[in-house]
Amino acid sequence: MARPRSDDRRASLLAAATKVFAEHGLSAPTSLISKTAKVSEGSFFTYFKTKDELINALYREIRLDLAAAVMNGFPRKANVHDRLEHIWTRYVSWGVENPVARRALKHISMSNVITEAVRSEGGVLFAEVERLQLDAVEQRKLQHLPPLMASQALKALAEMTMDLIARQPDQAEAFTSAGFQMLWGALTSKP
Amino acid sequence: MARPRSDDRRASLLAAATKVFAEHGLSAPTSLISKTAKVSEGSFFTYFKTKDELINALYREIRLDLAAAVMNGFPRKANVHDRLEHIWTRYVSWGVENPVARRALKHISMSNVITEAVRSEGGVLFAEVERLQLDAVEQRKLQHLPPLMASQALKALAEMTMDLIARQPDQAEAFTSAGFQMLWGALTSKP
Amino acid sequence: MARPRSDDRRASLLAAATKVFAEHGLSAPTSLISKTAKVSEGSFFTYFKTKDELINALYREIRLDLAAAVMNGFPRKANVHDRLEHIWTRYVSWGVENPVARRALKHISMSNVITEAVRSEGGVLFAEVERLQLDAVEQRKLQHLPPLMASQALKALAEMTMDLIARQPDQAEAFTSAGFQMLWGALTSKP
Amino acid sequence: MARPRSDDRRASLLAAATKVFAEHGLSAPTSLISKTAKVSEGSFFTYFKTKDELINALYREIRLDLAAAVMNGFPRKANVHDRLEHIWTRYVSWGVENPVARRALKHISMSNVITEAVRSEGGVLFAEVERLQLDAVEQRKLQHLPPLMASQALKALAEMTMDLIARQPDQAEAFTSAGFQMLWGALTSKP
DNA sequence: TATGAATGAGAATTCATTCAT
DNA sequence: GATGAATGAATTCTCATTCAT
Repeated sequence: MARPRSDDRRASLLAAATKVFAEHGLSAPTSLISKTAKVSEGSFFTYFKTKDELINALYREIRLDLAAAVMNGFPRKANVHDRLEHIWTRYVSWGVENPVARRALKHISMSNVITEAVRSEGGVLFAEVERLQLDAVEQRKLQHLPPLMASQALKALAEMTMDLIARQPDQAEAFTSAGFQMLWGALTSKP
Repeated sequence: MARPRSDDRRASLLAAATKVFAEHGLSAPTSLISKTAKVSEGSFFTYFKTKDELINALYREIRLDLAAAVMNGFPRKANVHDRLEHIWTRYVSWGVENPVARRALKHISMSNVITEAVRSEGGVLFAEVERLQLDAVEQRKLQHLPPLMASQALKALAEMTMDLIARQPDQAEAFTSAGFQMLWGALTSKP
Repeated sequence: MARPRSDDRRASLLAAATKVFAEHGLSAPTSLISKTAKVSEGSFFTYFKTKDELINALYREIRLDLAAAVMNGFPRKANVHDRLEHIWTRYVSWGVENPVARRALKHISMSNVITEAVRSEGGVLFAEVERLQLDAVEQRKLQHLPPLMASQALKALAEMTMDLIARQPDQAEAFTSAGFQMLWGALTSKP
Repeated sequence: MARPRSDDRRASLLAAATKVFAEHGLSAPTSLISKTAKVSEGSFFTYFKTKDELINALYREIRLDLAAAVMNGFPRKANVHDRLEHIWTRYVSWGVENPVARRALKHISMSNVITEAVRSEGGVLFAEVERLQLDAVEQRKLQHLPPLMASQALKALAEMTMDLIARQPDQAEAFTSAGFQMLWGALTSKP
């Protein structure tokens, strides 16, 4: 009797891949992933036609998880500062709580295996920040900066902050608030 | 008396590796590197005992090149703003002019093959910024921030700026100056 | 549920290795072995993790086969002469009938790849002769000789006999009986 | 800086090859031989056109050395027993004093690289024993045994004796004389 | 002639993917 | 569907031999 494809097994493979890619990079063998997931080597390929397909699925999944973590409870009506702070805090927290997923995502992002379709689809998160940038500039709350620059700066400074916290976990709060202060300064200071 | 080992060939292998790693990541085959360098597969191993040794050598080389580009002509006596701006400009320029080396360096930095000895030895560049941070804080030119944070922010914002320039090369100057403005704002704004 | 690992294939690889090593020595490529066994190059390594592991397994196997051939039907209660003759005859017969295995075994014995554990484990065969030597000396049936010497002489003369038979197969019987006569003379003659 | 004369270099290569083959077998790289001989890799091939040629030369050399050691001072007029004993003693002594050469010779003898011409040419040594066997049988000093058998038995028992001495060097004399006693017993005992 | 770099055909493994059970 | 053996192309590295210096 054909057992239904189990969502568990698929999830288990994705979780294993996250761990394995984080540790060994994308060149880690699929057999290590299936072993980590306690699934046979063959089963891997009933859930993902190829290794690349798994990588794309994983990329999607991690980005969705991150977006959910950040946008959940987003105070759409609050002022620029608070909306930005919400995103900042959630983003950094997610990274601190999910270091393995973060590392896996980095590896995937650097590779050539993500199809353009998949890469663009996940922009939800930073799109919100870009919208925010536009609004804010109109309201003279933020400096006038080239488009994309605010969202990219947020990302860059957040990632930097996560890296520092990874090195000194006991300073997490200090880094997080200093980081946001820097971001705010970066976005508001006059030339 | 025998044919001397040629610096050209070695350099040619390093250049080829830069290109190949930038495009395919570190898992690219050594045979592709030797082919790109127009050298036999065997010759690769007369210049580098193992693939890992090549990667370490390449890492060193790129970091040295970057450090030279940035620190050359460093105005040691200038004020904080100008010293920082010097570093910023040189750093971003180097990245814009050497996109391939930059990408290769990223791949190498993310991998596990760099020996700790080699990794630590290259800190020269950002060590300068850290010193600068300390001095400046004392002089109340910069905000008081956790150590490392200034140098890491410089790096993060510079990399972000290079990425944006890579996407829109005609905006290079705008991005560069806006980027520095952001950095300065990040480092000086009051809480 | 998957295709079971086949004893046939394993045996086929061992048989192929015997032939190949006998002819080319241990430096023969594993690809030649898998080809001879009509198995893919990859399959070799599902049965033996490394070439060395195969060599150890083969060594074990041949020694077990030899010991079985020699000790099967051993007349434990017979007198010294008859027990010795039984071993002699069986040993030489085995060698004559298995020239390829004998040659492979020689190559393996001369190499450095046999782990000490494996090497010592196979002493069953000559241990019997050593026991026999001790008993017989006590009974004044054999001369007093340094320990090991009887078993080693048996081995040396038997191998010599096999070599001669290999050169002149039609003289097998003459060589075999002359050989045993020599062995008996060697062990019993007075100084 | 006096360059060594080329006979020296050739000899040095042969000596190095002896050591290297004894330890690693014939598959040892030529580069290891030239390094051991303190000679360049290229020079190897000015003295020996190929690796096989070196092996053949080495085989010849060791056999000549052995024959000289054994036949030097051979008491051509003495009786069978004494002539045999002379050969026995010299042969065993040579093996004990030249364990490395002996081991190299074993490796070479087992391989397929010795050309038939070279292999046959070295029979000098055992030819003498074969002649001795014939004479002695006529004189009813030795048993009638198939031709070759006496010389091969000498060789087999001598090699066995050398192996035992290698394991317990302090028993060298005991082994040597017990070994000869065995040989004499083997050749003279009645059926 | 001596040197050791250059070469390229292997060598032992590995690994994504397929397929028999 | 699940399993893990089977496959063979690809990978890193070695080595006998050649050749430029």
